[in-house]
Amino acid sequence: MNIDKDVLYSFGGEDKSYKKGETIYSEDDHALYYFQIVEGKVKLNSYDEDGKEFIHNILGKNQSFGDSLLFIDKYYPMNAMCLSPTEVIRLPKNNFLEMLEKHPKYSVEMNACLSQRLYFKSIMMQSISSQNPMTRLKGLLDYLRSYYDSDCEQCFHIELTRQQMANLVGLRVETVIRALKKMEKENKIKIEDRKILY
DNA sequence: TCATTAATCGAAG
DNA sequence: CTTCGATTAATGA
Repeated sequence: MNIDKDVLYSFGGEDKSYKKGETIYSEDDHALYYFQIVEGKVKLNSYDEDGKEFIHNILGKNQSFGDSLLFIDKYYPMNAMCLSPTEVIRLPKNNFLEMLEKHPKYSVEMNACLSQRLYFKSIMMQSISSQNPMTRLKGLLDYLRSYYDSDCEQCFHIELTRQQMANLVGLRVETVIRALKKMEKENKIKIEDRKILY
């Protein structure tokens, strides 16, 4: 979701900036705002009973988060933390809903945005249910490539650390490293200077 | 050069 | 597959 800044400001949007590693909101907090990233990266995560981190999604510039909970009265099911210094525009829930009423175009766009999230969840859920680590990673890679629509073969740069990839598919870093090496041998991906090309 | 963070590796469970 | 321990590479103060 990417709403025009002027529209956000006219409905009471305010600038907020966070440092790297800072938490924007935590699990169980009440969902009270719509957040749109102006600069930086944010991860949505949670921890299992053993303290192992699971990353639900990583968002960047011009993407929004926290919005899927504004339509229902629930608490956040995960945390939002900054992976880099981040600037966001924050809009209170009621102002956001009011904005949608006055700008039907964004209301429709919001549907597309939520669909995109659902699609991502479905893809990830299916690949994660696989026992094979390469299949899990392939699901993530396929989604990323389709989302950022790269046309050429093996030239799409995956801008995630191996640790982040591991936390997105529910595996350990070492397992990801070994699986990626195997995929490289099978020519499914390319690795240059530790950078992953798919 | 020292410190920090990510990536790797090998061995064992 | 995960866990542990140790090493190596890259980056920045």
